[in-house]
Amino acid sequence: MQEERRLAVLRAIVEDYVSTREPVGSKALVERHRLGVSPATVRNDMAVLEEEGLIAQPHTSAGRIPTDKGYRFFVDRLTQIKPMSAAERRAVATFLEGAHDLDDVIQRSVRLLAQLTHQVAIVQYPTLSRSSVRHIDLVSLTARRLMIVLILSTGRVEQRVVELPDEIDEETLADLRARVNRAAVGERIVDAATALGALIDQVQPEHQKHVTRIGAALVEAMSNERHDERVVVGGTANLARFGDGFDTAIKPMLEALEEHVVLLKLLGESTKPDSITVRIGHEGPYQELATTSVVASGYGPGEEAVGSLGIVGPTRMDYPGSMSAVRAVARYISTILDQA
Amino acid sequence: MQEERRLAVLRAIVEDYVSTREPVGSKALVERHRLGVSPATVRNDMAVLEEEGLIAQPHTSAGRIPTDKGYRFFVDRLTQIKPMSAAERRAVATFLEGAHDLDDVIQRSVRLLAQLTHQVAIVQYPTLSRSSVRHIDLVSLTARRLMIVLILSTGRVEQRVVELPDEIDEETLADLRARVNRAAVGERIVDAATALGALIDQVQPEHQKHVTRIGAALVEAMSNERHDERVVVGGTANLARFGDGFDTAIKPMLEALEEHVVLLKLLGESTKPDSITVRIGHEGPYQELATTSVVASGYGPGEEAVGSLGIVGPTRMDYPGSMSAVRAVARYISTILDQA
DNA sequence: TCTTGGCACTCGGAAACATGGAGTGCCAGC
DNA sequence: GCTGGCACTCCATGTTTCCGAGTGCCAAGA
Repeated sequence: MQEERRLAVLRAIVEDYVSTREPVGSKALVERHRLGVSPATVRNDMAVLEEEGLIAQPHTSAGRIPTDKGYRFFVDRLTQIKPMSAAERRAVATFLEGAHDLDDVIQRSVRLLAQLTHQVAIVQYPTLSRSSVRHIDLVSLTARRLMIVLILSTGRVEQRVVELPDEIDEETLADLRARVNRAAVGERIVDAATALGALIDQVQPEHQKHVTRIGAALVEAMSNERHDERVVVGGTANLARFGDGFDTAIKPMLEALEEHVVLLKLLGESTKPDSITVRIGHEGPYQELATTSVVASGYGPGEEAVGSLGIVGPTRMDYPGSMSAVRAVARYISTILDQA
Repeated sequence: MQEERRLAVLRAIVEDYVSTREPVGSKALVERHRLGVSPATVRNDMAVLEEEGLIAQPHTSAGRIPTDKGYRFFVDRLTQIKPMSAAERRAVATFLEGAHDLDDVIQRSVRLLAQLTHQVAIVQYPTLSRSSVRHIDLVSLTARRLMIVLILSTGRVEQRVVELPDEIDEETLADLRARVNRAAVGERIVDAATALGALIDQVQPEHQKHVTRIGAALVEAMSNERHDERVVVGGTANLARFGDGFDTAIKPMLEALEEHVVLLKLLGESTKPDSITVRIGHEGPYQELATTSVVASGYGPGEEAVGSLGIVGPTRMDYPGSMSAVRAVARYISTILDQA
């Protein structure tokens, strides 16, 4: 089948171009890959592939490079996710095991991902909206100032200081604390808010204004959109590998990395853990990043993702390797969140 | 006085070079600055300045650029910190006012600083060692797993999960919680540790092992060196302004930004708030960053700094402006921490 | 003693030009 | 349908030329 060989040629071109960063010619191809045919034959195949829009020539008398469409074909049909080596698996495990708290887990993940892929890594914090309340604490700082501590199932901690309308004694506070916890603990964020609302009617009238105040602060803390946007970036030094084109690739990338909203859009909405998304070049939402690809995945202990993570790199990247690394790290975070 | 004019020439060279990024020649100087003398005279002055090591020629038949020593002289003697415009002051105030919690304050500060200076901004979290305990919470996850939440005066939150030697009931836990808080709240970190140690003898023997375990976790969390290293970076997109020399300037910079330890060393130990440090080029601790300068300041509500912040940019930077911005942001953080 | 115009000199950078080689497309023969 | 051969293209690289900004120095003037 020549059809088959043509695809082998495409695969070879992608692989060579990724590793050498240079347009690959027919002669070099047959030398590096045992295709069993002559350069002339490969040239014919190349002509067909070019007609199909899978590869292109930067200019006449240069080798071929894959187009975005070519990479897409490669990712979808010509390769499968590279399983990680035992050593790599071990590295991932030990690297993430030592983490103390959520911040630590996220931070280590980002580093690990950047190290494994040699690309820029992005990890989103677990979203508030999809987690549940683990504990709420009310601490009086002074008689009229109260600190509210909100602890979520994912390990995230939010705190707020509120000014109370008037003084509150320890006893009442203890009562409130108990009630609030009884109402909210275990509930998902959305439900917790309504549960807290219902609480107002259950307390003595003279305490209602306190509850209202506290409830408002809690609801505010829970629905904190800003924090839903929290992402951590690592491996920016790998931008140096982007190679040429400072203005066309690195500058817009640096700008994107500053904007969390942009990054979140890049990662995309992965609703399910363990399904890897690859977005190649122009497929992404930003024109300035047309020369970059994103490999992303959701993570989370259950069926539903509580956050996303991924890597961003030049379209000319090692897709199988990246996908494998992203998957591995996503899985590890998921299990760790499950334990915590 | 020709001595005076010579320094005017130096100042003019620094200013021109900073704004044009190009070696400045005698003719251009007299045109842009009203020095009242001819190019030939300026050339003579330049020769003297060069002999003194304050300026240099990239090559014969090129204009002059300031040396590190020249910048140092400029910063120390030829300029004073530019006061910020009213509009800028207002921007800073409104920008930082909306912050809810510590994370927010830090994040906003970093952005603001980057925006004001058009450089890379670095803000260190308040160090643990210099803050005091505001509240400790013990939350039982299961009968034998306990989450410890440590909240500090600066607003920082640390959390740990510990496995208890055996089960503990809610009542005992409440008692422990009260005791632990009574012992540690308000104490500075160092003292809190000893206070917790003393606590062990005061509880019933059957609970001692719990207290020991909890105490150990707390002490560990308090003395967490790793978290003392926490810094946030922003404005990396401004690296694009670094201009030429990707390898000589941007790459090492990106690498440095990955390593929090390096960043902290760059910021240096500012023990007092409101004293601004400028480190120019080779004066810094890293050879790879010999073409970059750091403008830093401590911050903190009291006499002693609880953290540092600053900016990093090419030696060819607007020192007066940067110093002014760093000072302004440091002051605002200080006052905000004071209120919180 | 300092300043200034004049002048010869230097040297980097841009432009113009040459050249070698990798790669292509196409064709005729197997 | 594959292959070797061949003419052709064109980029990358190296070489040469040339221009001009800038310098240092000197002799004359204030």
